[in-house]
Amino acid sequence: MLHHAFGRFYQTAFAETGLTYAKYVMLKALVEKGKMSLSELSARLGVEPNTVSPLAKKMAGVGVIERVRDPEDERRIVLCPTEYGLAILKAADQTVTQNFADLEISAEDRSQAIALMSRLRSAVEQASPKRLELPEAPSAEGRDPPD
Amino acid sequence: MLHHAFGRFYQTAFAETGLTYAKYVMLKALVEKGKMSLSELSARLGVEPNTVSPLAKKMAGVGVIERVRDPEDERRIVLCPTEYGLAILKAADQTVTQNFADLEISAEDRSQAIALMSRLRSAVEQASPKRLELPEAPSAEGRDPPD
DNA sequence: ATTCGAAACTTCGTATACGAAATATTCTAG
DNA sequence: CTAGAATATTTCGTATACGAAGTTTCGAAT
Repeated sequence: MLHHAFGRFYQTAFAETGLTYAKYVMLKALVEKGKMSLSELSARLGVEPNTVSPLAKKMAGVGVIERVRDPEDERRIVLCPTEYGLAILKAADQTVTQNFADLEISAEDRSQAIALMSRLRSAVEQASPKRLELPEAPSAEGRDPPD
Repeated sequence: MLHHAFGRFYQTAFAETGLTYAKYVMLKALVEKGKMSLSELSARLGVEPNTVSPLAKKMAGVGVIERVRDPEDERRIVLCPTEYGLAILKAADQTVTQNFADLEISAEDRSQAIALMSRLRSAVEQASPKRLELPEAPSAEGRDPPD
């Protein structure tokens, strides 16, 4: 999976930081915007809040972000990069840029890939797939149970 | 994630079968080749055997494949689609074809996407990313532990 | 033949992600 | 002002994936 290949690629680069690819992306988005609520961040990244929630806790745990309830609205959790987080991200970005440069992927390929993926994604997300009608299932005669 | 968008797309189509996208792909590969050992299948799909192993068990559990030790070499597990599995796949493929047709993605886009992803993937997999040097970590003063 | 290494598979721990359901807080009708 | 809807986050269960470590089986070289 391309997905995991990228994960490994980044993982190698910043194993010691406690950051993973997903957390790196989160941190990057936070630094760009300064601070965001959990749901703002998840919307921006296009993942569900329940995915971001535990990651944000871990990131706060290692000190790259701060994580506090919004006094204006006690339902919200506000996420904000720390000094340390900024420093980490700066170093990480340098490494990533360097590593990508070594990668010999043209800028066109990169932007084409991104454009294509997002078109594919929105097409697939819009879709209302039809269900199939099931052929008759055989009995479980002597088979192991699923799981 | 495009990845998950596809997962949901297929999932909707064949929820009742106990198949998921990953299992559908496995079944499809198996039907194409007739039968394969676990490691042959995982190599073909480009995933690790330890990912395929539990999925194969579940698929055998619902009766879409057979899963037996190779008498020639007792280390090997041979996977082979059942009649039921063939029927399921046939129905699933029809639905998938239909759903894709509804999707309005041109054939060029599709093949371009595939080509691009595999180029990206092999570039990324070949790479030897450099590690970053870590800025000094702050103390854990009053923070929650990670996790 | 016995040992030693390689190969195939499984198990274990971890990391993303999701949907569904639970909880807490704020807002809104009446 | 209070009941109930809406919003924000968390928790829970499930599904892929991976790497590392363990088990069993096979093959090879002494």
